[in-house]
Amino acid sequence: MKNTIKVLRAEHDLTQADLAEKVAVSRQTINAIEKGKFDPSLPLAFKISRLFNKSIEEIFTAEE
Amino acid sequence: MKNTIKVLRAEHDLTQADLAEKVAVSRQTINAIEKGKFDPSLPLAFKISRLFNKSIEEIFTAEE
DNA sequence: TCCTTATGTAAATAAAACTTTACTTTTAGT
DNA sequence: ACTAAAAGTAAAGTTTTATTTACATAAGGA
Repeated sequence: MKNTIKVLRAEHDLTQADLAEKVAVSRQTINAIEKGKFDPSLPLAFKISRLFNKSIEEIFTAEE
Repeated sequence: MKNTIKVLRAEHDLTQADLAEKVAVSRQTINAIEKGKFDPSLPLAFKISRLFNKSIEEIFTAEE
């Protein structure tokens, strides 16, 4: 499961801490997701996708 | 987090056990998700949505 | 260089997702 | 009514996601 969060953050000029706050998780959680350490929960994926006005499929891709 | 899995299953004539097998989880997991006991992981949500040829947003909705 | 902000990482813990086993209830067919 | 299949449920245990604290590194500006 890959994602484009880092790019979306850059486009919106948000730090990991900014994004973490907006979706109500810890900064380390955002970092871990970006680094591919684990996948977000479905509710968290929804929060992130709504924040960036993208569909979940546009942000996350199941690398088969 | 609500979902329309029960309806989609009916449309595709699949039992909970059938669906569980297709997405490689236990029947109880499908049951629990349908009953709203917990949300699927993001990878599982992807598997289900691809099986039914729907977007994740079409199947799952964050009830506020 | 010094200081600050952002990012990366790690260990311990907590919480949520999922499994396994097993039993009960519902539903539908004959 | 009887039977079989499907659905519901529950407890105990494992795995994965997320938190907290804490420290280390990278990058840039003053």
